[in-house]
Amino acid sequence: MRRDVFQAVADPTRRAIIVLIALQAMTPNVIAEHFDTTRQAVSKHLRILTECELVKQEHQGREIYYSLEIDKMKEIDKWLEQFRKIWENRFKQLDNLLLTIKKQKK
Amino acid sequence: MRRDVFQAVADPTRRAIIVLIALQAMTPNVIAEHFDTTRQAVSKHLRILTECELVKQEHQGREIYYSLEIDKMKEIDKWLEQFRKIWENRFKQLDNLLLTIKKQKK
DNA sequence: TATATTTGCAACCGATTGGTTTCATTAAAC
DNA sequence: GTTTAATGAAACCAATCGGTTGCAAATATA
Repeated sequence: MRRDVFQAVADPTRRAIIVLIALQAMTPNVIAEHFDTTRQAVSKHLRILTECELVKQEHQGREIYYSLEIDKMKEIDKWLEQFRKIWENRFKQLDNLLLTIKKQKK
Repeated sequence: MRRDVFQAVADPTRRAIIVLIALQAMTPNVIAEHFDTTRQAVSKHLRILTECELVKQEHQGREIYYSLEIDKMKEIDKWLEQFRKIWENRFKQLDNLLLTIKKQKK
């Protein structure tokens, strides 16, 4: 199954999991407590997140701590870059327009 | 059907359409020429993109020009913001570490 | 007016999704 | 050694997805 970051963040529960473990590693049980689903459903989400390398595991006895692979999030940021250029440009153009109007008023 | 921006960009074809019409408005027919699918499939993608307000239409005779609603893309950027803070922080910490090592060598 | 072009929509289809329940495995606790 | 806890995997299910074909509506063109 071909997975990518964009598909991973498409699901709202998965996005919530990502936010949840962004700052602190957590076990599947603890993560599941935050949601209105079964532990197994969360486990499946974690598998998907693992498959596209968005999270990493750290085994500790019979517990597994999941934490965010923050670098992978940059892939989304990288794709957004091209649009950021566009909207920053538009903002500049708007800014110049307002400046021109201001000057004309004087 | 509840749709959001994240679901919209989950599909690779939809991402390609977004990039395609980001700088220049296009009709469904012209857009479809760029892909290896039927015009109707592209039309469905455009409907989804319209539903979550990622694109806008401009009717011109029997043709409809689709263009990107760039502001909607900022929603993704906004969500990424929280992670950008994390990775910039990590970068700073790494930078400080390297600086400390450098000083110790002197 | 008759015809051609551009488009959206409905019906259908196989694959995938997100969820469930059940079960197996492993490690800790008794 | 037996029991309990934490976890992943498998089998199943209804809903959704992305695609197709066929058709209807609207506009341009002859």
